[in-house]
Amino acid sequence: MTRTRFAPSPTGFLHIGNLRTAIYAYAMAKHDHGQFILRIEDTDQERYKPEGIDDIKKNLTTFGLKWDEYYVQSERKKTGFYQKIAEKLVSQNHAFYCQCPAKNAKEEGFSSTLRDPCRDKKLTSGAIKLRVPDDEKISYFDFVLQKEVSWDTNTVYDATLLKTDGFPTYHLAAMADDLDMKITHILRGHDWMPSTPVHLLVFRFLTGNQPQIGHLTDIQSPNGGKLSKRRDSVFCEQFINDGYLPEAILNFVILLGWAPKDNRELFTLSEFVQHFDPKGFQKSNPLFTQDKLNWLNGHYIRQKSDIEITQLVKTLVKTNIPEDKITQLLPLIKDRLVKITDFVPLTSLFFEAPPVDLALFTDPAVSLEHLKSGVQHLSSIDNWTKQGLELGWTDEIKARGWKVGDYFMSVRIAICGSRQTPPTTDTMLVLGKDETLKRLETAIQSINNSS
RNA sequence: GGCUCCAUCGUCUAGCGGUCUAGGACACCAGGUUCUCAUCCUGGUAACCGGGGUUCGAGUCCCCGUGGAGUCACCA
Repeated sequence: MTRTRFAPSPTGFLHIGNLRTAIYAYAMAKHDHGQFILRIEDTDQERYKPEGIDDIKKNLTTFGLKWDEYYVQSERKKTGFYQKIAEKLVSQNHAFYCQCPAKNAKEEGFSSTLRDPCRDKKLTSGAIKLRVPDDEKISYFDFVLQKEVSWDTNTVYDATLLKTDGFPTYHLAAMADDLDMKITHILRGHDWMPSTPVHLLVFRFLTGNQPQIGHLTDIQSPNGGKLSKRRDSVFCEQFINDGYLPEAILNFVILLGWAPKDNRELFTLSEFVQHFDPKGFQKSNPLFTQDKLNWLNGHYIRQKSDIEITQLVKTLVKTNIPEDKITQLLPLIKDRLVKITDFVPLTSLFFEAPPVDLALFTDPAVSLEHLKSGVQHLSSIDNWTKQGLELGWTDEIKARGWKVGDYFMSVRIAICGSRQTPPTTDTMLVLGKDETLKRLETAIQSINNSS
């Protein structure tokens, strides 16, 4: 039975890279009808952020990633679980106490020594560190890379397993938990690759059993290098608030580092679960460019009903527009929505008459004639419906020798204040007769005043 | 600098020795539909990092360069 876990640290908000790891781990487990476990790795007291856990749970939920089991490492620590394991390793001579002051990598530079000076001092208290054996080759098969990766233990340092504050480090906590929780596949970020030999040794000394391990690629900034929380948009919630649909974000992120044999691109979560194959993992780092996200978002928006989109607009946009009005407007702008939040700029013309911009008219004199004729045609109409509006209109236009496109462009600019709008007759229908005529008259006035 | 990973169109990728004059998607460009824009449809531009091998034959295997990435904490 496949059991995977998503094991984030609550040190900030869930970002797109975390989400992707979670999705892959989820799909891997569910593809085999196994379990997906959420484990909070809060063993770093200094970087702990209390709001982090809620953020993780909330986001996993909005993306439909349900966990079957839930653990918190700080809770497990209280039972002495990690402490006992660390002490047992010392008693077996696989680990040792150390009382050196904690190092700081940044200050140490590149020249930190691999073998700890305390390893043969036979101390009986302090931090506990792993006793790495000399002259061994240690290796594992990476199920993402689909190849064996190996190290010479002489290049591996005596990593700390238990800190002086009694908390385990990741090296101990995650491996002990993975074993204890019977995790079958460890899927984690590529940045863990260098400490894998440490973990391999921990597994060996603990039980000799070892889950399969796979290291995911890193999502990189469009400009190259690490995704920056300052420069790039990276947080899941931020995308949701910007008007991206969870299904679009999900689909986009799935494709960032994974592809099926047939190169299919559109996936819902359950479809992804069904088609998941670890051989589809990419080996090189993808760049986080959002073009395809935008396309996917538009695609998924267009698949939704107007009622569904109305609800999304309501929850995402602070607006007092009544629901039925939103629903009424949607058919006019649905094809133009890239993000749900685009609803606001696309519909503003329906609520407030845009200022007349004379510069938009290519030939104001001709447009003036168009508009006058428009007023004449429209004011006589009692049946303010699409059929009523359009009845005989184009014939009138053509009869006066005008191009239909030019004519409607004049009208469009007059009532919408833009050259890019929904179809003009549809717009007039929503606006109503009075408002439409009012805007036309205003535009006529403006042109007259300017000449 | 040591260790480790990676390398196909601008981007995401298919390809796992011959079917590759390298396929798809996004983006871009052009055309069509349309009263504009958008949607939609059709077409187009565009890539195997370099050099050596192995082989009858290499994008596909090996080696060396080069380039990119990660990491070197009592952080995860």
